[in-house]
Amino acid sequence: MVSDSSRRPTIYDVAEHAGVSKSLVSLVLRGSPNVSAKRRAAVEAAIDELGYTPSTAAARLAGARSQRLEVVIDDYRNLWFVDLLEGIRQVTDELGYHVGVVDMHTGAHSALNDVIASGVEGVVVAAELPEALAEQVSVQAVVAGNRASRPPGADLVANDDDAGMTALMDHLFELGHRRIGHITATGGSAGRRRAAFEAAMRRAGLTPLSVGVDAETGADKGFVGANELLDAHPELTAIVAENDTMALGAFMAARQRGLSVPGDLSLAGYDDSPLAGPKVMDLTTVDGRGTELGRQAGLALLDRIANPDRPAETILLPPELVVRSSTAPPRLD
Amino acid sequence: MVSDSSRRPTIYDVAEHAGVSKSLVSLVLRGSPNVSAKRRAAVEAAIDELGYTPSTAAARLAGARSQRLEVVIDDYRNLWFVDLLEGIRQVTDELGYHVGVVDMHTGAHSALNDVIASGVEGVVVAAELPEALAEQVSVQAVVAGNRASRPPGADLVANDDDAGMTALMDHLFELGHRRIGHITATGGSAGRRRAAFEAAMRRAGLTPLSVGVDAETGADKGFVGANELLDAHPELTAIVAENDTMALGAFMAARQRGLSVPGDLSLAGYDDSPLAGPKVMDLTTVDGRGTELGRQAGLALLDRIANPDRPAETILLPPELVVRSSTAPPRLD
DNA sequence: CTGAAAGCGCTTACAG
DNA sequence: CTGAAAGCGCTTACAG
Repeated sequence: MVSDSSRRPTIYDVAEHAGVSKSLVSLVLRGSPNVSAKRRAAVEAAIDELGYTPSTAAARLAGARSQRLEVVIDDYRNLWFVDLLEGIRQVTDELGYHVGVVDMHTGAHSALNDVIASGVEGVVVAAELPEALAEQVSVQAVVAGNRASRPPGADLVANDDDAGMTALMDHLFELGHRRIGHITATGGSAGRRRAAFEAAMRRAGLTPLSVGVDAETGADKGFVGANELLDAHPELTAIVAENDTMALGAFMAARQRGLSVPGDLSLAGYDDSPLAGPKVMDLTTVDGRGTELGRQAGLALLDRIANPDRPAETILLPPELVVRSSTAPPRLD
Repeated sequence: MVSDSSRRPTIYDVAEHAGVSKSLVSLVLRGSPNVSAKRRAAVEAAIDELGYTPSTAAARLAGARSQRLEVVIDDYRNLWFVDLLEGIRQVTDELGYHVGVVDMHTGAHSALNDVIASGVEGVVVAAELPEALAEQVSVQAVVAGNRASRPPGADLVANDDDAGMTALMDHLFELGHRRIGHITATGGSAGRRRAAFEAAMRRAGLTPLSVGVDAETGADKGFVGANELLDAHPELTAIVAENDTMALGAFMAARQRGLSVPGDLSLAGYDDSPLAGPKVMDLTTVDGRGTELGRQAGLALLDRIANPDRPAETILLPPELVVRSSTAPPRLD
């Protein structure tokens, strides 16, 4: 129960209430083993009765670790980070860390600095940071995903986008597709996937065809991209989108044009998001293994916090092709 | 530039570097007008050269306000909160507030308490809090959206779900639909919408038909719900989903069954999310006016922080029906 | 406008 | 195990 005193209780109040010293209260709070059971119980009872909660500001100022980590993302709308976050928490929760999320909205420059200044022990950067901002990150950092820039000394934990896109293209080639369009976007991952798409097309003796130069990757951008591709190249038999969300837009564009998927047009995405599942688009895609990525990123960050001078490492996770019903052999003309 | 001294600079260092007192540095930091231009410039130069950033822990302990607000959400996957957040920021950014987001993941009990203990000035609750947790919220609070429980003394800013659903049902009735199914979920908003759906059906002399009792509202749940409805009632001419995301699942279920939208089946959602836009589903839906809701919630919270003893208020925003191509008159049998 | 002083609520050694 | 002491880096009066 919260007491109704006008002043928030402190360890002094708890100590007095429990009949012990302030130091002992601090020891109990910090879970020290050198406290007798009865005294511990007395302190805990006092904490309960007074409704005491420690002042994090005072604790931090006195040198306690904040036990806070932050995941830096571009935009909440891009759900890529959700699995990542879950993976990070899987390895940090049991150590008592609180993991928050900061988005790079307008005014983010100061937002990120605020968060760092507020005393987090480390950040997982799952966003495209402007170079100048990346250089200013003054806490332990791990970059998740392929990014154009990264904080100095940060580890990198990413998917091998090149391998993922190559596997996807091999799948389409094996089905017999040759006339394949790509909807892309700006950013580190998109750039690598586009490069891999183009390389695969060239290896197959084909001319790469990509549209889209926007930073945003919403379904509406996929819709516009697909229409652009199909207007200029009605002969396409397959479209590969930068991610599943854009694939949804492409799906809707195909529908509006009266093209069935996969009968008239095969469609593939990337990420294996919930949208790609059998109960939604049933989309062929590439599983970025976000949860595992998060676990690796979390472990790397914890290790880096414990061992700040360790040289930066790069961990590349092989992604996994997920074949579903949205891709099929092209119709014979 | 960040200096490479082993110790983080403090106001003492800044004061010495600038040749002024520590108090003056504090005044400059806090933007006091009672500082001469030349001294201000000297302090600012020193701050720059030393790479000084204030210790928020020390400032908070000494009594400075944290200037931090948090939006409490259920799950990042439900993008309802994104517009809300934007609206909140529209009214709080200029006052220098940092607005973060906390999700109610596993272990959220302590997560929310951690966040509150860390000194936020107020929270916007956009989540279904367990009763016990809601009672523990010990900072200024505003509830956004219709919720089953709410913190004591909190304002409520919500859509009039009843009016929104009623307008949507009137639209379907006017088109000529009589055999209408509803896909619902648990939670405050869902409950109100379902009640309004059922009331509208009864007023029209019809028997209400609802499926779904899950707390989750993903597209896959909409898929399952639509199949359940159509398996039992193939005669349905329209389906209304709890939200746009579930409507997407229903859309995909219809497609898999060979039902065209809106030819064979009219479909409506709720929220006017990006998925409902003309370049994606082109879905008839109800605009929850999330940004405006956020603005109102932000203003209410700021007012409550300035005036903590003000009695709780309720602000109900009228939602807006958005008619798109997914609803049409039923096919004549 | 300035400077010395007190204090916010903790944690960390340190002597008992 | 305990208790008194110092100090973390600020802000807030307060006397100049």
